[in-house]
Order: sequence, then C-alpha cells, then structure tokens
Amino acid sequence: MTVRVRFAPSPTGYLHIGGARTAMYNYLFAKAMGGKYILRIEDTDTERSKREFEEAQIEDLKWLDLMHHEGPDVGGDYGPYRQSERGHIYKEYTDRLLKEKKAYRCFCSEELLEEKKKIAEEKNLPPHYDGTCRNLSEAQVSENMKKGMTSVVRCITPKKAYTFTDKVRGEVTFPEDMVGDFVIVRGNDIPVYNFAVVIDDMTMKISHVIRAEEHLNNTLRQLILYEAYGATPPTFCHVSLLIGQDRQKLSKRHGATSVRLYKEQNYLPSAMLNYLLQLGWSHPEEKDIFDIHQLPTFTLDRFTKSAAIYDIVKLNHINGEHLRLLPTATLIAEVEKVLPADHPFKKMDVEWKERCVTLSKEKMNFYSDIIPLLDLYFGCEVSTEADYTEARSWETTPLIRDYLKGEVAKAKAAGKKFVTEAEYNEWSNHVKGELKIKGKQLFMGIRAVLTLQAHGSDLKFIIPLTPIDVLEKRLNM
RNA sequence: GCACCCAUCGUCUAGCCCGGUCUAGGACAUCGCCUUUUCACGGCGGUAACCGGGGUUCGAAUCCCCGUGGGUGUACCA
Repeated sequence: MTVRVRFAPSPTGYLHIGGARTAMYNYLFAKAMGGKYILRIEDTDTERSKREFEEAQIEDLKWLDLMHHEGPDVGGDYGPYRQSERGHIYKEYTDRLLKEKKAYRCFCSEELLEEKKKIAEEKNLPPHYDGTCRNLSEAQVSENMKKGMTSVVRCITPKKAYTFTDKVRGEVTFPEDMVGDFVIVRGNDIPVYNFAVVIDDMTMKISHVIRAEEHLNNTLRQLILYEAYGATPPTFCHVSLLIGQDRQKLSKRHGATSVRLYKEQNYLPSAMLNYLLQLGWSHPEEKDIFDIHQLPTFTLDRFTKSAAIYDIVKLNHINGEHLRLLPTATLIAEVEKVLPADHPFKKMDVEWKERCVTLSKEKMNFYSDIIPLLDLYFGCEVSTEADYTEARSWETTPLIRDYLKGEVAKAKAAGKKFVTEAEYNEWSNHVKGELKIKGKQLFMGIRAVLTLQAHGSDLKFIIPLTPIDVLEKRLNM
C-alpha cells in the first residue's frame, strides 16, 4: 500500500507551532515510508478563512523545509486541494447518502434545535438531535424544498458502539449514543468539517491520518461516515497535544505560538523542528540534537501519549546547539544580517570575522547574541563592577598601563592594525618577568587596562582581535 | 453533566507492549566544584520523579481494578 498522508490547516491565521509539529510528523512519515505528503486547505469556514493566510502558511512551511508533494500551490492528481473548490465532490457524496437513506434533510430551525437541546439537558439526557425530520416523507421534503425552506443534511447514526485502533492510543471505543444524527451539510450548502474531511481523505486516498489528539472524538463521526460509504477508514494516529504552562491547549494567549514570530526572531528552522519533534516523540537512539531530515528512522511507535508543555527555554538551548553547528561562512552572513549597517564588524576582513565568530558562537543561542559580545573588540565602555574598580585601585595597575601604552604606540608606529597572539604573550611575560607582577594583579590588571572590564573571554584570543586603535583609546581612558 | 484520552525528576523524556538487569537512565533548567588568565564553554558532581489505594505475583514503574487529578470533546468552528 502506498502511504499517503496530509496536513490540513485552516487558513484562519499564521501557521501555529502545533500545526507545524503535525505537519512535520506527516512529512517525516511520508518520507520514511517513501509515500506522499499532501497539503490540503480546509477553508470551509468562509467567515474566517483568508487566502493571504493560506499563502502565509505555505511560506512558513517552506521556511521550515517541510515541503509537500501535492497541494493547491503545486498541484497533483487528486485536486483540487482547497475544500472551497471541492463543492461538486461533496455534492455527489451527499446525494449518494441521501439516495441510500443514510442521510436526510432536516428543516428544523436553529431556535427549535436550541430549545430541544435545552430540554434534553434539563432531563439530563444527551443533547442529541431527536430525529424529527428523519421520518419526513419524500413528498414532504420536496414540498418544503419548493417552499424555499432552508435545510441541513444529517447523517443517520447507527445505534452501535464503534471501535478502532489508534497508532498511539491503542484500541479506542466510542459507546453507542455518543452522538446523534449529526449535520454533514450546512444550510448554506457548505459541508461541515467532519464530512469534508472524510470525503477528502477518501478521494485523496489518504492512508494514514496523523493529527492532534483534539480530533480524537471527531473520529467517531468520521468512522460512521466511512461505514456509510462502505469504505475502509485510514489508519489513525492521534498525537498528544501541545500545552502551555497552565496545562491547557496551546493557544495565542500563551504568547509566541505562531511560526512566523520565530522566523522573525531569527530562530533556526532546524532547531525549531528538532525541538518540536521531541515534544511527544523520542529519538530511537535517545539523541537530543539532530537534524530531523537526517533521522535514521521515523516510526509511529515512538510517540508519547501524554500532552507536552511547550518550553521555550529548551528551544533556545537547542537553537544555540544548531547555531554552533553552522558552517562559519553561514554564521558570518547571518550575524551580519542582524548587525546595524554601520557596525565595525562588517568592515573587518574575512579571517578576522571567522576567528571572531568561532570564538563568539560558544556563548550564543541567537545571532543577535553576538552584539553585546562584539563590544569586547570595539567598545570603550568602562565597567562599573566592583571587581573592576578594585583592579584599577591596585598600585601595580598604572605600571601595567604605562608599559602597554608604550608597546601599543610602538606597534602602531610600525603600521600594525592588530597585535598577534605571540606579541600579546610577550607583553604578558614582560609584566610578569620585568615588572614582577603576578597572580590576580597580573591578569586582572592587564584585562582592566586593555578591555576596561573586570571579566571576559580569554585575553590571548580577544586582544589579537581588538584593533590597535581601540586598545590605544582604552589605555588613555 | 456525559463521552473519550492521559498520569515517571520543575520541564521534555527513556524504561512499560515481552514483570526481575531500575538503589529508575538522558536532556533542559537549577545548585556546587574544578580550571590561580577569571566569566562563558568544558569537565566533574549534587538536588530532583514512578499520583493514591487495592489486587495478581516469589517479585510491579511495568499487568488488572478502583479512586484522584489533569486535558480534550460534546456546534450549521476546524
């Protein structure tokens, strides 16, 4: 059997991280099985659906490198891929159910339905549709239609329990009477989600439905429909939900939940995917940092059943890990994008940039983290830390400064733009050997006069990267 | 209310199917130590979990039941 999976978002906003996760699971499964991954746009909610959101979501999917084989933008043999363009198909399938008496037209008004529901609730009965219109004769139906009464189409729910085997939940049983005769086509002729999904999955030959657990209960209605059409349902795989700190389904009020936001904040797509994959799925070799596109295997049996709390702290860490894995040239290019146009970093030569970035990335989780780090080489801000003040108060410190001033002036006179690591070591040795300064006074003293800070990275790496002019300026402050 | 789902460190999880190797492993976070050129990185180490109760068994995180807690759904939204 050919594996065909789909990701079916509603274009009512930007791509949600939960959606991105579902899309990824589908993408990965299709890839692992040599199958096809389809993008279908579920825009039956005409009120909220917007074409611009569809485009935005596809863009976000592209950014994540989760491209589909079939979809509204790339076509395919099972189109159209927008539910709003599949009306004729839904019509055909609706008529079939109507003809086979597995569905019927219901003329009950919404007010009447409201009332019935209220009464049922008061009697503590399940608030299902009572089936009034189920027994309407064909003559009555056509007469009502002729009168122009609006009607919905309801599917007849067989009185029985339904059981199916879910890839992650195992055997799930829905008892009889869990739903009543549910609506499949609205009064405005637009099909309802649960109906459109089944028709689409059937006609698009979807073999596996991998989706979030919030859809678990929907499966019952879908199972009823598959049965009505005499079709074999796909294999279902209900993945645990992504939740917030309050353990509720992740939504906008939890903050940054759209992929777009992460893209704008320069997160690495590979890191996002790496993190998202581990929220509910575990690597067979228990690896933490990896490229999801290089996974040795991806199987549906490694999902956790429980919901996972979305934790940005860990995402940030993973982002740092991925950033460190980037080729140096890429890192430089990315860093330059977040730097102001006139930043001195940009005027340095390639070798300098490479050394600088290689040194800096150890402390970065994000590209922009380099900005404060660059002050080490270009900044002339004087530290206000107590340790710094103390270092400047030692009587040995002015000695160091005077000596270094001379050395820096010499180097500058010789036309040097930078000192080498060897030269720096000579300075250090001189202070130790000739000036007889050692220990804390030695290293903190040198650091204080050369960087105007009490702490920082290893001087033998930093000083050779600091322009002589900057050193000179600092020594005079 | 009813239905369904879930339950291992603060968080993500391994282990659970096929009970013993689990004095429960890893990662993030956190704390401490090491490095007398310090922070960071790294290395080392610490704190920290099988929701409760019954049962089955020689033996249960693992199997069964009951509680409890949490979540999702219950629409002419998706």
